Amino acid sequence: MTGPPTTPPAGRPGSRSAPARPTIRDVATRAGVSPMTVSRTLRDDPRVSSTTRERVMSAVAELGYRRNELARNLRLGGSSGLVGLVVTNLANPFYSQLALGVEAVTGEHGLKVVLGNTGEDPQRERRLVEELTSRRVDGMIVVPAGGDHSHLDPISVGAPVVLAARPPANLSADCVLVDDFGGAREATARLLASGVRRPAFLGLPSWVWTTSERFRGFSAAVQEAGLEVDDRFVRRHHGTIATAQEAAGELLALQDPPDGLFCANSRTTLGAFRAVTVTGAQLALAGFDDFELADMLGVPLILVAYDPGELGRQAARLLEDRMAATGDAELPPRRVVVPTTVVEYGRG
Amino acid sequence: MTGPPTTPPAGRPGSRSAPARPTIRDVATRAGVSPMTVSRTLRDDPRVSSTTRERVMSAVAELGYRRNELARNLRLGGSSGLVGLVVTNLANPFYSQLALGVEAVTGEHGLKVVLGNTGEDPQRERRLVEELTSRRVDGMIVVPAGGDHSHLDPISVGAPVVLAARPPANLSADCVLVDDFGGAREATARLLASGVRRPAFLGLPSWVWTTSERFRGFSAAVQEAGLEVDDRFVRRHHGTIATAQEAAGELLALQDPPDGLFCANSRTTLGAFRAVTVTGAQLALAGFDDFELADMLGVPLILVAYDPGELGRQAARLLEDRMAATGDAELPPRRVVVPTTVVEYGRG
DNA sequence: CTGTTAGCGCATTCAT
DNA sequence: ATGAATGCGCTAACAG
Repeated sequence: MTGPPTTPPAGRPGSRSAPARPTIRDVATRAGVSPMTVSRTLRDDPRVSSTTRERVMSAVAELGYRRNELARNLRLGGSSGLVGLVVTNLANPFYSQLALGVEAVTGEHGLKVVLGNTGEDPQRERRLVEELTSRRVDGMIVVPAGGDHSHLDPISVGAPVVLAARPPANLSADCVLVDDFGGAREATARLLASGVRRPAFLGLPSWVWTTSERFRGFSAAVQEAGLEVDDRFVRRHHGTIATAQEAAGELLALQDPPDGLFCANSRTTLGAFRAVTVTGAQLALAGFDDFELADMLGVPLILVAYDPGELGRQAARLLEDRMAATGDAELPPRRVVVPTTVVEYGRG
Repeated sequence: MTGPPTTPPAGRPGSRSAPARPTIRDVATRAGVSPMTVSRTLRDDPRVSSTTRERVMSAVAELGYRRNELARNLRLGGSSGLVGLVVTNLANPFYSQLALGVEAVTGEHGLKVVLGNTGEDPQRERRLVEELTSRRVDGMIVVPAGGDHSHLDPISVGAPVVLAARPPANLSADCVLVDDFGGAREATARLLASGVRRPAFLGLPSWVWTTSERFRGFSAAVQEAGLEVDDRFVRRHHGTIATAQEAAGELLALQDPPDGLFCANSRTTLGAFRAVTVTGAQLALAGFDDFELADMLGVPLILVAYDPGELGRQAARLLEDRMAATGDAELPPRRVVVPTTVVEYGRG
C-alpha cells in the first residue's frame, strides 16, 4: 500500500544537490492532511484517529522525515534540550569519566551534552560560557578555571549552573565536590599508622583549591597523630610528573629527609615514585587519586580513590533538579560531596 | 549616559520568576530603532551608522542581551552550528583524547561538539545518530560500533559523516584510521630482531577490525623474518586486563611456550605483563598502544605509539572540508591514515 | 542608512 | 477528530 517511490521534495531554488530535508508540511501534503495533524501524530496525541495516524506514519517513513528539534524547541520556549559541559582538560581521565557520568544521566531524559574544553584558561572559559548561553543551553555544568566565577551566575547565563570538582567563588550556585579533606586525612593517617614519623606533603600551588583542601586533611591527620607539620617538608610543584619528581628529589636530598610523603594528586604521586625509584630512597608513599597499574609498581602505595563518574552523575542530577524547579521555589545552593575510599597496594 | 537601571523586560505571562531573556525587539525598543537595525549591528554590517551602533550596543549591554543562536540558525537555513561526536567509550583515554582533538579544530570555526557515548552498543548508536539528526547537526564524527554502518549514510543523516578509528562497512564515507598494520608490523619486527624465535599474538576476537589489521601486521613481520605463525600461539580474549592475563597465562603454560608476545592493545599488554610478573616467565613483550608508566614497569617493552588527538583533528578537518563543499562537487570518499611510531622501554 | 514584509519549522489557541 | 490562524526570535529581500 505504500505509494509510488516519491521524488524527494523539491529542493529550494539554487540548491539542486542536497536533497533538502522534508518538513512537516511535506509530510502533510503526502498524507493528505494538515500540518497540524502531522504534528499531533508525532506528539502521540491520542485525538488522532488510527487510520489518519497510519497514513501520516507511512508518509513519514517514505520521506525519511525527522522532526526538526531546533524549530520545535524554539516554538516550545526557546530552550535547546542541550546541557553545556565545560571542563578544564578532557584528556585527563578524571574529566572524561566525569563527562561520561554527565552524559549517562542527561541522556536518560533526552538532553544532549555540548562539550567545551578550557585548558584551565579563564578567558576561554568565559567565551565558551557565552557561546553556550547564546545557544540557549538548558543548563551548564562547569569545572571552573579561574578564581572569579561571577560570569557563571545562573542569572546571566539564563539557566541553572552546577560547578563540579571546585566550589563556587563570588557566586551562589550548586556544586559537587570530592571529599578532598577527608580523603587526604584518612590516607595520611594510614601513612602515619604504618610508622611514618616525618611526614611530608607535595602538591600544587596553594591557591589551587583541591590542593589546599588536601593539605588541610594532611595537616589534620598529622596533628591528630600528635606530630607537627614541618614547613621544610611542604612543597609545591607545577603539576607535571617531571616537576613533581624534581620536588620529591629535593625533599629526599635534605640532610634529614622525610620518611613518608603524601602527594596531592596522581601526577605528583607518579613523580614521587620516580624519584624514589631513581634514588632508591626509603620513603613511604601515599597520594590522592587511584590510577591504573598502581598495584604493579612494586612499592607500597596508599591511595585515595573515588569515582569521577559519580561526580558527573551527581552534577547532572543537581542540574536536572534545578531545571525542573519552577524557579519560584528558590532552593538555596546545595553542595554534594562525593565520598572517597583509601586503598593500599603492594603491602608485602 | 547609560539610561536608568531598566526594569528587566516584562516576563511572559505566568512566569514571573525567571527574568526572561531579552529579545532583539527589546533591544530595538530600548535603543529606539527597529529590530533590523539591531540585527545588522550585531552582524557588524558596515551600513549601520556609528552613532546608531553605539546606541544599540549600549542597549545590548544594559539588557544583557545575547543573540538567540537557535532562532538565528533556524532562519539561516535550519542548521545548528553543532557537530555530533559519537564514540564507543569516553572513559577510554583514547577516545577522550580523540574528542579533545575534535573539539580543538571545530572550536576554531565556532562549531560546538555534541557528545554521544554508545558503550559499543549498535542499537544505542542508531538512537544517538537519529537524535543528532533531529537536532540538525552540521556533521557527525562517529566511532562505529556494529558491523553494519548503513544507518550512518550521510544522505539519511542529512549531513557529512566521518568515521574514526574504524573503516566504513556497507557505506561510502570519509574515515580516519591508525596505521594498525604498519605499527604492528614494525613492532613485531623489532621483537624478532631482539632474538625472539617463537612469536605469539594475543588480541581481541578477529571480527574486531583493529585486531585483524594488527594481526595482519604481526603475520607480515613474522613471515618477513623467515618464520611462520604458529596457530597455537594465536589467542583471543574479551578485552579486559583480566581475560588477557588469563590468555597469556595459557600461552606460558604450554609445553613449548612462546618466547615473545605481541599484544593487540594496551589492556592486552597489561594483562600479559601481569601474567609475566606472576609467573616469572621469560617472555619478550610488544604491543599496540603506548601508556603512562610503561617505562616504569621494570620490563623491556616495545610499544606502538600514536596520537589519538591527531585522529580527532584529522576527522574534524575532513568533516569541515565536506561541510564547506557545495555538495555538487561529490568528492569521493577519502581515507586518512595516522602514522605510528615504535617506542622501546626498559632496555637494559 | 534604516524600516517593512515575510517566513525558517513547528506547536498553541481557537475554531469547526 | 481535524484545520486555520498566529507567533517563537531572527534575518534575507526588498523598499524608502
